[in-house]
Amino acid sequence: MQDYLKGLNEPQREAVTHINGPLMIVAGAGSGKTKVLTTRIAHLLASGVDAFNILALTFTNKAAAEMKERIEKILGNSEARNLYIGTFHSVFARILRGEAHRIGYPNSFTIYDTDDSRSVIKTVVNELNLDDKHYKPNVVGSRISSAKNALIGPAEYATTHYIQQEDMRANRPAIAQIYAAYASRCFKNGAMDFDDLLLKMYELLNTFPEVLHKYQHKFKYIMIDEYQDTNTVQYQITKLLAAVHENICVVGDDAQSIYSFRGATIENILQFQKDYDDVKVVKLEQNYRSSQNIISVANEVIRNNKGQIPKNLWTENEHGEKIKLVRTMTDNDEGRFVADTIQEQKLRNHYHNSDFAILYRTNAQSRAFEESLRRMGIAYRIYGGTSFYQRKEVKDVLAYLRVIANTRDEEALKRIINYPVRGIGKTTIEKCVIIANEQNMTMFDVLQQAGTAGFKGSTLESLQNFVTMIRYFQSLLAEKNAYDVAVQVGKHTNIIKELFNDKTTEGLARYENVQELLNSIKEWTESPGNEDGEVGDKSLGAYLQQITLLTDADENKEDSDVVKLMTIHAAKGLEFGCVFVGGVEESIFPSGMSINTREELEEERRLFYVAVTRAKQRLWLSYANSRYRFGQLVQNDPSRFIEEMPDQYIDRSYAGGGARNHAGSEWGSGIERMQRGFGNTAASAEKRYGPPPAKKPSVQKRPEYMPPPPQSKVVTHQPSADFVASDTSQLQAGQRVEHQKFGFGKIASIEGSAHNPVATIQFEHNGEKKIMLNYAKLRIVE
DNA sequence: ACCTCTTACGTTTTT
DNA sequence: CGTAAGAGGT
Repeated sequence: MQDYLKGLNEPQREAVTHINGPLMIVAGAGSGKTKVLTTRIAHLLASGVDAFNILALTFTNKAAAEMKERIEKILGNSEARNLYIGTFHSVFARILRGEAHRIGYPNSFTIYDTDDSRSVIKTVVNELNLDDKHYKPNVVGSRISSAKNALIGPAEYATTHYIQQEDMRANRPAIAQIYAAYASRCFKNGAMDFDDLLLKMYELLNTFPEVLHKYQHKFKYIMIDEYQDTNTVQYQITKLLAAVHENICVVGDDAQSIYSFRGATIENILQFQKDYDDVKVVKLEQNYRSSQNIISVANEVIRNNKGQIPKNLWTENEHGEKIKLVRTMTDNDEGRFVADTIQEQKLRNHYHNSDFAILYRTNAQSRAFEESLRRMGIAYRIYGGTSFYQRKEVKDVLAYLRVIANTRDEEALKRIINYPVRGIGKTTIEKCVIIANEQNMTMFDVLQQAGTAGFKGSTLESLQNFVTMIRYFQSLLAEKNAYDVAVQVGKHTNIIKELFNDKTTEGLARYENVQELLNSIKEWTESPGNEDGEVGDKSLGAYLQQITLLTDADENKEDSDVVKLMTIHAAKGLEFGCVFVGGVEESIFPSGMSINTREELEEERRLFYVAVTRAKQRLWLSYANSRYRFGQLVQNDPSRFIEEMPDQYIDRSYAGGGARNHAGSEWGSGIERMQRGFGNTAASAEKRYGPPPAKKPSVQKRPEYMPPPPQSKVVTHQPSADFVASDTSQLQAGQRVEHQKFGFGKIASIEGSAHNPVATIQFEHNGEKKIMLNYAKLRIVE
């Protein structure tokens, strides 16, 4: 038997060794799904399948990168490089780069991110003389997006009865019109939004039999990860691709389907067996990740959902600790509790920062955690905030590159035509847009013929100079790589000099961000393969396309030891030793937006299931009595999901049991006393640590905080095995105590008020420290 | 044309 | 509460 088959359990081996014909792997949380996927690919290769004939689709670049890495490890050679592994979006973008001309797009088409897309919608709404207060870009955009994901084009949208009824009911009858205008504008701009990458791929396969044939025979073996999260377009595409060989292997867990808002339909996995004859089904039910208590709770909660694929997740792991339920007074207390507990766990159980994750339902919840961690001096990183590439100054430079690669990109063109200021004012730009629309030309075409278009004098000169400049940049493309062109842009346009001369803090940060962008382009240019493992394509177009599909969660910068903060969505597929789930409250989790139908609620429950099953050893669920929302203090009940967890697995000692408010308030006030004592307010924290990263972005690509090195080196102390915090209310000078971190010491004096006593302690190895007795955990030795 | 102040609005979740 | 877009002033 081949080496790689060792260490697989029976169902895993069954899945790995099934080569031909449709296969569905129902993989429970933590059941070794990635292991099976990667081993299966290795097995395919060992069985003589050519790497070039294998396609593996994932939802995140991170998952793709991990798979590739693990396959390389198993194979021990560079054959993995020839595999087509990537996200739906990046793989299709790559294919479309070669085929786009067939459907009227330039091969260096632009990819619009959500911001670009919203901006186009806004333009279109205004051009149609509709009220943009009523037709809000976000609302319209998500309608259009759902339509695209369901393979409904503008024409069908306008004629489909129930859709029109919905729009009429919402008093937005013109969405169909906007959709049509938006689609044709994107086309005119030579741009595809995220949904188009799927939609156009489908159109391509559906319209051109020779293209379909080509990829059907190229991808003889197809694997799809997270199949429960596929939407209609993705489903149809993979069905088309797999139609000839039917060597399609889908992996998923219906209990972890959490992307219906993006058009994912759980039906795809539930119905898979009906799509093909002779579907082999393998269930992976043994969990290798979590403790028994965690698995039991997860199973019990998810049981409240109807209509699942029956399965029984089990584990041989130990029972582990009970799940700790935590109630605090406010959201800030919640943050403090978490930061404090992390500190404590690090000391008590020898965890590292990287063993902890703080998960939440909405991004906005990160703030309270962030502040507390910062105060405690705990290094952390937030995943999924505003990405580096969305910063204005970065987008400006990228806009130049976009225009150079694709002059049809009107969004980018409007962004840079008068940046830096070159005397092309608002009126001129509007005139250009109008002419372009009337003559059905691109805006850049208008600029090229500015003279015939009726522009005169200095305006004409400015326009002509602009065109000449862009042309110059384009001419560089022939011999220079993306980095050299970008540098030329920075120099020639004076952008770099301008930012450099801005000596304000923000100006400095902007300058550094642009430098950072240039560095990243350079890095990309010099790296051997891009994210698809594709060798060679180092063109500007390729760079721009992959940049747009990059999320900040993708950079695998695992080197630094930090606590990770992210939404539960972002945490899917990951695992952590210790997990805190914050805001387990009604109207947050489940979200107030998702409690109107059974389907919505069940998805929230699946999300809860995902959150719980991220934890390997320890899990805390916290909820606050009241928290700030829209600047107002609101009160939420504990989440209904808490009631669904059987008592036997739960430790409620932090939730206050009967006297809940009492316990909560004591916690809160104790912490507050501590802060007053240290003068440790947000303001003083800023003095010590600098302003929070959210406010002052520097060169960092995403929020990341490393605490300053300690002023005096602390001699680390291993707490005694029997360490128990003593009652310190009667503590007197001269007594000997043990501190968790500073070790043994002698009380020199006790000061402070009665409710806020401060002890000055002479430690044996760490010198003199002032310790807040209300807070610190001290063991009285004698 | 640019900067500052005010107001309005928003919180699901992401490629 | 915090940000983003509009208004109004210089």
